[in-house]
Amino acid sequence: MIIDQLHDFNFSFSEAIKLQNNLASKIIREDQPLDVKLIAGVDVSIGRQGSTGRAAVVVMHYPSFEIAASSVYEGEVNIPYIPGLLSFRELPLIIPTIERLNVVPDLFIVDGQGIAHPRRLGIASHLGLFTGKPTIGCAKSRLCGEHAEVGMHVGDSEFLVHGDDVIGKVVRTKKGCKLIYISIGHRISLETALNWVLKLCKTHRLPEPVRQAHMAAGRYGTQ
DNA sequence: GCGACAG
DNA sequence: ATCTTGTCGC
Repeated sequence: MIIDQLHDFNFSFSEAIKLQNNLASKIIREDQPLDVKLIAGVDVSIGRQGSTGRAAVVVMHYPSFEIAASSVYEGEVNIPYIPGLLSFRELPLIIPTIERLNVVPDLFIVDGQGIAHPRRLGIASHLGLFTGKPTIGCAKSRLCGEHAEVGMHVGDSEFLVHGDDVIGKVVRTKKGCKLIYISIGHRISLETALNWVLKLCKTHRLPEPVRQAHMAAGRYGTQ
């Protein structure tokens, strides 16, 4: 399985890229039959020394926004941060966190890119292949791609384009705040992904489940 | 060769 | 991501 490839991964730059290209071809970019009642936000914090980390997943009921479940998991981080290879660093912490939840989320929103990635396999997409569930990539900054200037009003957005591909949407979810980068993770369309994010960003810049997960992950190693 | 570069 | 205080604006 994919999880073995990841766990026993003898870190090699070229092998990692081959694996990503392989997995990227399995990503489904269209909507799947989907009845969303439980939405999960996923985030990871890294310790000062950079050798340990804490993953957090917070699951909320929709549309009540009540917290249905949450889970945190701490462990060693063996791979350094390398732009484009984030999933190899964080998924080993995220997977166990999700396995410890007492509910099964219908939709995952991950703090990072989906297909808005050089090889179309950001961490949200990679996670989608693990869970088999619909996932959305919601990043706070750009990894690749270009876009027109985005208006200053809430809801204003522009397509994120890389080469000949539309890889995501850049959107202003809060007045005068930085943009966020939305992309397909897996088993969902870009339009649907953006709609969900907008519905979950009523009060803050980031989708509520992701914001909650970010707070739950806290600042690891600082306490 | 040089710059860019999720978290 | 993390290191860090106060401060300006919605």
